[in-house]
Amino acid sequence: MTAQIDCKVPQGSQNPQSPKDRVALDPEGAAELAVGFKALADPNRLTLLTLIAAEATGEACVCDLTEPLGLGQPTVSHHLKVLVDAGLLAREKRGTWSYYSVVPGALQDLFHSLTDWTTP
Amino acid sequence: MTAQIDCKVPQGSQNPQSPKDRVALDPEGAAELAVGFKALADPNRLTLLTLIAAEATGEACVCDLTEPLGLGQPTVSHHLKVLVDAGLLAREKRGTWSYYSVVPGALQDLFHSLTDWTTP
DNA sequence: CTCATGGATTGACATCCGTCGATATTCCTG
DNA sequence: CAGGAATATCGACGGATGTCAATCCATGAG
Repeated sequence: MTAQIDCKVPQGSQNPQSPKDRVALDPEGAAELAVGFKALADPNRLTLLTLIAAEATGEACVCDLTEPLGLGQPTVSHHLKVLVDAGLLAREKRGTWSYYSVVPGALQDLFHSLTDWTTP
Repeated sequence: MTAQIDCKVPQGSQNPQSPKDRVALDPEGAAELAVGFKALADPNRLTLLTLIAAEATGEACVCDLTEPLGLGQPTVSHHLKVLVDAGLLAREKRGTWSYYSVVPGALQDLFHSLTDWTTP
């Protein structure tokens, strides 16, 4: 499946707070990062993000999103779950409705945790 | 397949250079963006990026990358092609070797073309 | 020219993923 | 409580994707 990698890890210090001691991403970190990017790797999910962000109130419920996407309700619900699981969206249930909103800074965090490696 | 979306496009101006007139990502833009993120949606490709970026010379050939990843040469070659097609890596062939390097700013561009929509 | 080496391509296979229909769950209303 | 509405979950199906073995292509050495 994902193939075990034995990365060279010089380990300048034991401090887990500073990831820069290592030469490259370790397999666990890579897998975790990939989860975030996987969530962005679908056109409909990207559209969902922008639709919610474009909402004046900052949030949207499923019924607002099915029509502009042209997808069924279960499919939209599934995509939203993927985005929530990735930490990019937040869900708040009020009454019968579920309101989704973009988690502030989540995209930036995801991005930086990659560029920290590619930009010394 | 990808389902046709009819996005509401108020079109403040006809200028295609300013994407902000539109309310949300159009299907073509979403698909194009998704290609970039799809390239990042695999742990081994993320590791490849960081391995190349960590190289002192800024570039690496395939033979340098197969061992730390624990993958076969065709598989690594395939992943590198995905990253090149997404515009994240550049390939330069010198003699028998192909040298891959990170395209400067490509990650930033990809990121911004999404946050432009999610951060007004 | 011949051979060896690094890399790309092809074909096959197993798995993952997006989508839908059907159903379950939760909550509001009367 | 009964009914309806919004959403989540489940099962299934087809297409996409990661991986490998085998092969092909190009280049440099002799």
